[in-house]
Amino acid sequence: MGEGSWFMAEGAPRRQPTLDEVAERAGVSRSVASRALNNAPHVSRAKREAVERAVRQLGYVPNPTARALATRQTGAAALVVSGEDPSIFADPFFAQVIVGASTALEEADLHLMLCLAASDRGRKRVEELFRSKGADGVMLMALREDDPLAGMAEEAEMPVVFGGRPVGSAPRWYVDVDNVGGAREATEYLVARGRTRVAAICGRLDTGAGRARYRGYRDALLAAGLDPLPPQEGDFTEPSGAAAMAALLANHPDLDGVFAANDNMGAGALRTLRAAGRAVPADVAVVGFDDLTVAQVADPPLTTVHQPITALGREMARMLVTLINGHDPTPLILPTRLVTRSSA
Amino acid sequence: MGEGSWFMAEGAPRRQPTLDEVAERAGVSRSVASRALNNAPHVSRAKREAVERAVRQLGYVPNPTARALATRQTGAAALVVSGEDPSIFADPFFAQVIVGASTALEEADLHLMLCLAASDRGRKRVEELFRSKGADGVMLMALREDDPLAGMAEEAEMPVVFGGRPVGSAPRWYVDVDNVGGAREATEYLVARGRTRVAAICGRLDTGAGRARYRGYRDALLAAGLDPLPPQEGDFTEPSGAAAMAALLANHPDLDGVFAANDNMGAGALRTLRAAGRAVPADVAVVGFDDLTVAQVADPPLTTVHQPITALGREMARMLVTLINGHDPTPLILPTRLVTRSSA
DNA sequence: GCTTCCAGTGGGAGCGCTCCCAAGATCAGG
DNA sequence: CCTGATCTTGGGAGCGCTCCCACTGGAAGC
Repeated sequence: MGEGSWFMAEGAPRRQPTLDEVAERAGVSRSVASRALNNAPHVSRAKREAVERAVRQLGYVPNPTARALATRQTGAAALVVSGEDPSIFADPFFAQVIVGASTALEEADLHLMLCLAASDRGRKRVEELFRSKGADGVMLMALREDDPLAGMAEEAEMPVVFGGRPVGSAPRWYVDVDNVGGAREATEYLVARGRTRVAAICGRLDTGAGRARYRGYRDALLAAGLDPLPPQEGDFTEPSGAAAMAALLANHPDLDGVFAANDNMGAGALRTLRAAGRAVPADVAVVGFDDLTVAQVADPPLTTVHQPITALGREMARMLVTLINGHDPTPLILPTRLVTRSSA
Repeated sequence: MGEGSWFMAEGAPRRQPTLDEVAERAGVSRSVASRALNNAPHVSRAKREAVERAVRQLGYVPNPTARALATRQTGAAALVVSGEDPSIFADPFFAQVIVGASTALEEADLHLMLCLAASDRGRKRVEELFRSKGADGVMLMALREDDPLAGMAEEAEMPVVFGGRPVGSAPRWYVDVDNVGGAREATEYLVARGRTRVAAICGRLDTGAGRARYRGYRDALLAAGLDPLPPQEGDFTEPSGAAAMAALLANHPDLDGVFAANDNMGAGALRTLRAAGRAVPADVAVVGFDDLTVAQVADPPLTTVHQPITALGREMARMLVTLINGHDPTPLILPTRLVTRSSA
């Protein structure tokens, strides 16, 4: 039970000092104090110092909410991750994006709000965020085809940066990874190693990344004069990769190469292959995508397409900051790079 | 280049409607409109409906900043993750905590602010957050011994909930996992399987979890009349686990069991063991902690101590909400449970 | 019939800050 | 010594909302 309010304050209820009190103590007007604080011009050296002294003595900290109301800037940027259930966020991919975004926002002195738009409730809150301008800008990730978030972003009179390009919409500002190129390179590598019956475990084809990676795989095989197999769809998780591999093995027992659209599914494929007694890479070569920890830990370590995930987050945040500052940045596509380990 | 300001608005510069405009349109006073909006009592049915109609017609959305200023509540809770470099956050553990916290905060209609207090800059911002009451409450995680954040939390006149108990301080409100019990159970299991020379790859001993898990290991061995080995310290990452395992193998070539303080290190140990030609579990049995994806994917799949990570996040958030509402919740310790796979 | 009560209402004073603007101070040039 | 330009200064009007309070009128109680 609460014995009182917050929380049995020992001393006086001690309200935070306000700018007025600072001004009074420094013997200046509130305007001058404000200018001194934001080190704006038109403040004499003497008064500036007086204000600084008063701030120190009073332990004054500006109230961000009041500032936000007056400036009409919240001082926060939101990162919203779409997805029909929150577990999508468990993918370590997002953690790395966050690290990058967080660092960049820190430089611009913006806070990071994280919104998982998984439930209906979550989506509703994101809509409210957009409509009420509850943040200075928004970064949008993991949108699926016909994702309602796309429409909200469209209508919102607010800076919005996309992470990846969702299928079915062409955002004006985005940063993406060269998914097609990466997948193509991975597949070409498989072909170069003499594989001729190469299958794909692709991610959800209603995501931009899923589709682009499948296209890269397909392009590479066609260019090499080989027949692409129909895509075996997973959902980017390890179990789905294992299941897809099992299906593939059943339908195409003679395959000798697999391109998995991410490392989780690649690891799942490895597990199934191991259980099926197929040697990797001797019988079947496997390449993944992402280069997360799981690729290094897998047995055998997974050859994979490295993508600069932290940079993705950082560049999204930087682009957003540019936008917030009223400029018009150009979209960005980050390069990928094949990392060869022992699975192919 | 910015052609104008935000962003070449097609129509009129269209300011957001305010509550006053809603009130005027509905033919009521601002007070009544406000009450209707927050469905407070003392509003006649007719006026309430008039307000709702006006809201709909105008597309009114309340301004959260203004509300925050008036109510002195920000409507946001912060999750602060300490650590000397941001990569600590790449651990999928945190992603799951976030999922849990996010869901619980959503229920209370609070936003989630994420602060990685890795750099000095980051820590400074957290301090400012505390001092300026930039959030209604804070959840603190991954604190190390003598972590400056502990002091800030102490002084802050703000609800603070700890995730785990940092060594060297006894927070009043926390939710933790039964680390000692889990580690004890894991070690007992090893002993029950006939292992007599059991080593520990422990996490950083300046963290609460690292220390508690080592203690559980030690207790179990002592209780069984066996000698604990001196702790081989890692930093919760896969490579550190691999290195620790190598060191262990060099110093105690005859060991037959390993308790790793988390799955990442367990996976690293597995890798080293495999490279050294030791069969798992035949020669050396390995148990991990966490039950993350990596435990399932590892080869062989890792026997590990499951901890309810999402629940941890959720309970932290709930406890924080309770605190914000002026009540005094009791600390919580969540149970763990051994999950046996094939590594032990 | 007269208090008493209370649902319903609107006025107005904040919340703590920014920023425009008018007015005073300072200083140079003529 | 005066004019005008430049630097300083503080007053005051917001930003958009909540909430206290004083006021009304009709229902209830005696």
